[in-house]
Amino acid sequence: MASIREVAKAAGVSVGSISRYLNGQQLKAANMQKIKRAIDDLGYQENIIAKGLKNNQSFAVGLLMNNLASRLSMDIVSSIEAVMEQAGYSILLSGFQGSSTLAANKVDYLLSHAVDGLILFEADQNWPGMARLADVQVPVISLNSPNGLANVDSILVDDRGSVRRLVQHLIAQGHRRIGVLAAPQTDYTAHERLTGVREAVRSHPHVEATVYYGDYSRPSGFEGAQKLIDDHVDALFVCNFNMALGALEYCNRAGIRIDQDLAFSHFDYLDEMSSLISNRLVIQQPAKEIGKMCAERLLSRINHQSENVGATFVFDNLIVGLGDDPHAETQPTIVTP
Amino acid sequence: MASIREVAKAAGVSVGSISRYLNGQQLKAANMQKIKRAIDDLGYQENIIAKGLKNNQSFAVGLLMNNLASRLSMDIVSSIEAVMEQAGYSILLSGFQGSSTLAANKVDYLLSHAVDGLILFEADQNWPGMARLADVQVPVISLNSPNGLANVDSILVDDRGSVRRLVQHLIAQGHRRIGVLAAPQTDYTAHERLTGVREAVRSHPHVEATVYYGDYSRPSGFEGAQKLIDDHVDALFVCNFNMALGALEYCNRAGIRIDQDLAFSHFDYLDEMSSLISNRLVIQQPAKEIGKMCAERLLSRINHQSENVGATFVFDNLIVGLGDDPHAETQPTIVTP
DNA sequence: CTGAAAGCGCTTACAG
DNA sequence: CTGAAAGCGCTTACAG
Repeated sequence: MASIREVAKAAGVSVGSISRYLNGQQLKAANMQKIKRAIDDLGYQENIIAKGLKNNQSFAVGLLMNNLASRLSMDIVSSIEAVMEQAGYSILLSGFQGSSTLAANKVDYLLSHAVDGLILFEADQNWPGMARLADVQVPVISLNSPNGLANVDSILVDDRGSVRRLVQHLIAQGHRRIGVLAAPQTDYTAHERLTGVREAVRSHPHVEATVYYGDYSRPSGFEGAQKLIDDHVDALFVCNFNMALGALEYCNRAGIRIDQDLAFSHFDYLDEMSSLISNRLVIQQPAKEIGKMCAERLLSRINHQSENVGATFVFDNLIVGLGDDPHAETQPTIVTP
Repeated sequence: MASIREVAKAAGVSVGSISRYLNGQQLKAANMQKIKRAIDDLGYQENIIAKGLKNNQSFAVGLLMNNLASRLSMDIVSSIEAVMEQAGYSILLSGFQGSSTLAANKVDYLLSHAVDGLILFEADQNWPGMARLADVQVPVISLNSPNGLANVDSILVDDRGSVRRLVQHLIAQGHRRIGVLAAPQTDYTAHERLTGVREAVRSHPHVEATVYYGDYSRPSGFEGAQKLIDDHVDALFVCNFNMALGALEYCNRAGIRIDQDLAFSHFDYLDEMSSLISNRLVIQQPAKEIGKMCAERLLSRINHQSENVGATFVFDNLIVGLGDDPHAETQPTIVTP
């Protein structure tokens, strides 16, 4: 790796001139020629790291994801990457797999890599070690988990409202015994979703919601579906894609026909199964839009062009099967701090 | 961000002592106490970037993926991340979405970020700009695409062999008209898979393979299945998961029963659909194993502990439905350069 | 054991 | 327009 100094020697000018050339300043034409030659000859490549040390910026942002191996994470990561790379930033990627300890460590880790900004996906503000985010000098955005710190923006999806709407629809269709496959209530999102169910059912005394708590795994979806169906529910709402797969597997094995024997509704990724089962209600998160907005917001904060630092942005889900327009513009509601 | 210098001042020692303390050297007990206090008081956090500038290492590796939004990519990324993070490295993630130009740019970009190693996923060695990899000072590993450069290791999967075995099985079952939904032959992997079909069919003059070329998209799978089935194939092999979903969708719409009317086989991700369709042959790539091995190999090369630099490692796929043991240890075959 | 100094690759006032 | 020098946060021979 040739350095700026070697280029300077080869071109017969000072290192300052090389730096200026590299940064687009005008030099004497003859010098520019010589420098260009030297750069080509030596195969010089700038060292963004060194540059960043001086400029106090690294052109990298930290992206800390709850579960790198999930479908949703993938969509989020790829949409964020697309925007950041356009802007000349790279992504420092980490996962914390649901462990709050790991999450805190990784925050430190990313910060020690001098990132210019930080995105947290599903990291709870109450976890030990998260309070230190208040002291972080770079912009921080919390995705899918609300964060009240003054320097942290939150980008959320109105899962509660979507679930409420979905369950209200089930009730309007005449369902009275609704089985719910819920995720561990320690997670913000899981709690919101179940709350949505409760809110929908509250005003209907004749409707009963039976809840089975799974653990995001497919077998727990299978088992939960079995339990709930044995319990004679006439509609099933599954809070998570993976568990929905398990539940479908059970229905399939048990010969239960979706829609005819049982109303079936769930979160996320209708798409992969659309060929195989129709007549479901599916809540789809605007993953791409969220990722895009998150990246753009981070960039604008990095460039000090943001208003309402600390604001919360709430997106709506799309419910497939309720006549929502899949091509509608998704605009978040903004709650300023 | 407090620097080492500020800590030194607060502790009343020299910066050298702080550095030594941070790196685990023994100092006079009293000094260690003072330093510890100063660090805690100031909330000092080391700057890995600056450290790396001096040490000529960044503790970051570049990961350049073909298509960040694919299921396979996700599995690869998350398994690589898990290993690298354990070793104290972070991942600089980029995607090139099938564009060879983008790929070349991103290689430059990652290198200018002074990565300690580079992993390329599905990047063809013949693309313009890829030859420069020969001059790269850090270890490089090419995943899912062979690379003959002396400093690049290749990690591959024997797709050709797996497809051959699968098609031979179809033939042994009595199928004579085999429809193949292939991907664009510009990709190494796509070509290998189709070659596997050809090799299997070659020695069976009475067997005919009809090929439809899709574009990885679901609609192209749908259309291809339609065309091939209209053409009276009695078995279908789909080279790609996404196209398989499209093909299944067609079968579903057209009332074609898998296994009874048509043998159905495809690449990747049996899992997601296992509840819904049985009796398929599915080729499953050992994504997790590949990712793990790739990360471990890169680490060992970074630490100069590798033998056979430039070697090629070939993994086997698992074919579900042929009695392969899903829990068998997957060990690659090594081809030394 | 520890301080002073040089240096990693770069940028940028400051003079000229 | 351009060179010499200081400095970003760190490490590490070199003396002591």
